[in-house]
Amino acid sequence: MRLLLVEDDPLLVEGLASQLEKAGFSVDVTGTAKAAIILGEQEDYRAGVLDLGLPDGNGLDVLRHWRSNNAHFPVLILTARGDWQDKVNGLKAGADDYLAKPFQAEELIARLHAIVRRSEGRGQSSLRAGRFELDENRQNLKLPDGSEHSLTGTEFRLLRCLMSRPGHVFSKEQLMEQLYNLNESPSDNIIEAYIRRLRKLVGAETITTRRGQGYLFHDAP
Amino acid sequence: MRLLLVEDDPLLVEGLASQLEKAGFSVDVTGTAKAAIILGEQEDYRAGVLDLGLPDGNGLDVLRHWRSNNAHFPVLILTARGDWQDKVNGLKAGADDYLAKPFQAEELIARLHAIVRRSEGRGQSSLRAGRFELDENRQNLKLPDGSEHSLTGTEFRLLRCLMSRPGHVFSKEQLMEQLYNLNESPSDNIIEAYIRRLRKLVGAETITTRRGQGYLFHDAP
DNA sequence: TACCAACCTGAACTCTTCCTGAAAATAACG
DNA sequence: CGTTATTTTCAGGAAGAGTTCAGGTTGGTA
Repeated sequence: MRLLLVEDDPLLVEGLASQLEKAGFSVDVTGTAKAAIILGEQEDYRAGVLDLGLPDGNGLDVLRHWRSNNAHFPVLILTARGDWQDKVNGLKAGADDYLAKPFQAEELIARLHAIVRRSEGRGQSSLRAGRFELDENRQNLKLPDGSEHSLTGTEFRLLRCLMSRPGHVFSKEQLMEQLYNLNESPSDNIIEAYIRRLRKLVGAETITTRRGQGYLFHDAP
Repeated sequence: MRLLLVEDDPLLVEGLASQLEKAGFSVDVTGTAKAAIILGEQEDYRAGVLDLGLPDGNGLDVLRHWRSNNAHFPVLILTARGDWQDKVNGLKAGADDYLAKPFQAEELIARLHAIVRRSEGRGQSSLRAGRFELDENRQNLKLPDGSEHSLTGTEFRLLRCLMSRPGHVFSKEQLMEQLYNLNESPSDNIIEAYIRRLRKLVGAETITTRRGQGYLFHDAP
């Protein structure tokens, strides 16, 4: 699940990015408004975190650019402590949530999960497809026989992508885009390797290959 | 990724085409509305760039022709600087994005990528002919008995062509042009071979041979 | 009716894509 | 710093899709 973090404080970014990645996001970071605008329009993000104080412009302008150019992923804005005005203006400009600095990374992550869920039109923090249930908080999978199995980071992200739209065919390129940020680019055989591991878990019949097109997770039990 | 560039200013075309090709598109260029209409309907583009001011007609008419003839690739229109009316009319006529001249090639490319991705993710176009229904996203075919059958890439492209105009006779040469680009040129017996496979799927009576002229997909149930 | 061209048909062949098991690289952890 | 878990790559093989071929049918035409 790709996320764009717009923040110019390198100290803050360092810790935050790694925590977000641990939480299952693949994160792109930029510290300038200009780059943020371009990335937001060009890449396929599931969420954004936007600091309002940027060296080359106001974060709200970035948000307005996105909103007027069909970049509709949900956005959480970071405001200075208790700055009411920023908060109101942000929500007016189309933000989905806000968080005042300083904050705990856990809270940011929880709120991000919430706005992503809302934007995808579901209220629960678990994803169901067929007779499987994926717990987004604990990164584990409940199998039809009732047992639970914890997943590694990459296993989880791939499975979440597939289970988010059961029956839909995802090309290897699409999956690569969701799993890795702009800095990482492993060979796309990695998808095949992980598909194999997931099949060992959920059964080979649950994930089908459409040769030359991609993979799909089956809906029907 | 094939792209159709409809622009009559040779100066602009020259630079633009090479940049688009550098960005991974294989570009066809035309400067007339008439040719644009034909190309858009016959070739299999993933996206189009359409200048509204053409010597022999209005770009919007081109767009309407495409949309009413099953040419559903996403289209970005180029408008004169800040011309509101053009922009609104364009979006009404079915355009997916617009860009005001003058513009940076980078921005055009970024927007093209965006509309291509959007069209691949969410376009829910399905093509009906007779009692058959072709799902353009999943590349599969719903048969009259309700069952679904997934198609290979070539089967799908050929069937989409035939079903896009039921009752219309397509010559083998036309079909070859649709399926293959200028670099590939298999023997045209390949059409016969694929027609046979499709007939096994939809029934021999659904696709008729017009000896010396071509093939047609029957409309009536 | 005899011939030719267009078309049909089944199977063989080639090439790409995908699968698979394991090993190498990298990151996380104590 | 060594140990373990995880990610990534590699190479061989299997399966599937794309293409060609050879021989059989059909319909038009002289």
